[in-house]
Amino acid sequence: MVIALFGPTSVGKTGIAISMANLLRAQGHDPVAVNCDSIQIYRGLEVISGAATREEREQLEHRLVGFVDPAEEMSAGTYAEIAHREIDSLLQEGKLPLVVGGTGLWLRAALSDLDLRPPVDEQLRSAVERDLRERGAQALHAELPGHLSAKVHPNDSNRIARWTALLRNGIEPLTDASGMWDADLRHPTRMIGLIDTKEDLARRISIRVDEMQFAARAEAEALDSKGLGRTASAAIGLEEFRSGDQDSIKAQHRAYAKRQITWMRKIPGVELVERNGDSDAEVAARILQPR
RNA sequence: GGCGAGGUAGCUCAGUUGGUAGAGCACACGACUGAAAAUCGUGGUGUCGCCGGUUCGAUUCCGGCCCUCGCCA
Repeated sequence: MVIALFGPTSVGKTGIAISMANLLRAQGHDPVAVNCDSIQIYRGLEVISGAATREEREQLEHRLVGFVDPAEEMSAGTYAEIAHREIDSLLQEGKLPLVVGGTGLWLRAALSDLDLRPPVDEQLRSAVERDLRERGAQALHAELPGHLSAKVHPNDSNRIARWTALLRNGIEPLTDASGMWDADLRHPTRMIGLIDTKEDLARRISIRVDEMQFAARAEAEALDSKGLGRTASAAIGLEEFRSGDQDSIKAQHRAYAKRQITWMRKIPGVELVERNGDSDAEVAARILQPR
């Protein structure tokens, strides 16, 4: 049995997971959190990404947090392998994995066997990126074979780049994402989706960004931005915490939260749980009460 | 007080040689298969500072007023 805890940024996933862990222990379980957030994996980005703090980790062991050098690149595929190993070994030890995080694709990657295409050769990929910069997404889009170009928007630069790189590597891209939304998971899983009202979530985001601003700024300044890999450098706020543009960070988090909510509503079998302004302990109790 | 610049979407601004307006961001909804805190799609934003004048018609031209910023006193 696996429990997955998903929801938009700032909704309180970590705190609720800790409260759930306390209740689960009382029931004789041995819960361990497994992170599925694509930024919290990086060392030195824990504050900016809102990863579980040392105190929080003392209350609940968290795996796959802050364990990757931010100069390294990570991918959903690599993460999936690591997460599968982690979850499988926890289950083998008789523990209860709590998969917690806000990256929808990575949650799916942790829990299912995604039919991912392989990574492409590094040099080939950077050649495609150069093409993209010099000639634009539309030019590359125009070069895709018809059955593919119809499946991706001419402005969708990332997808066009990936498909182009795959084709140049002799691999047919996967255009049908329906497998993402079926119910096939590797283990029996209780899927919890946390929701909050728009206003409360915006308030939580605002408070959280303000609270982290000084530590986050120090963290951003400590990172050698030139040494940041392309995946870690996608973290919201790296630039803005330095310049002090809190409003921009909050707006980006609100937009991100919206994308997460859109994703969450589509997850098959998800049990949506409202915060309703309750404490972490109250929400945790509601999730775990006998049904 | 004088001179100058400006007041247009929630914000920053573009524009209309006179026919009641448009970008980015924000906001709402959605897509998503090895970059996913990424990338992308769709949508509406509105007394065009106020009051008059000219005109078939003024956000646009003219006059007055109010406000903001800068320089000078």
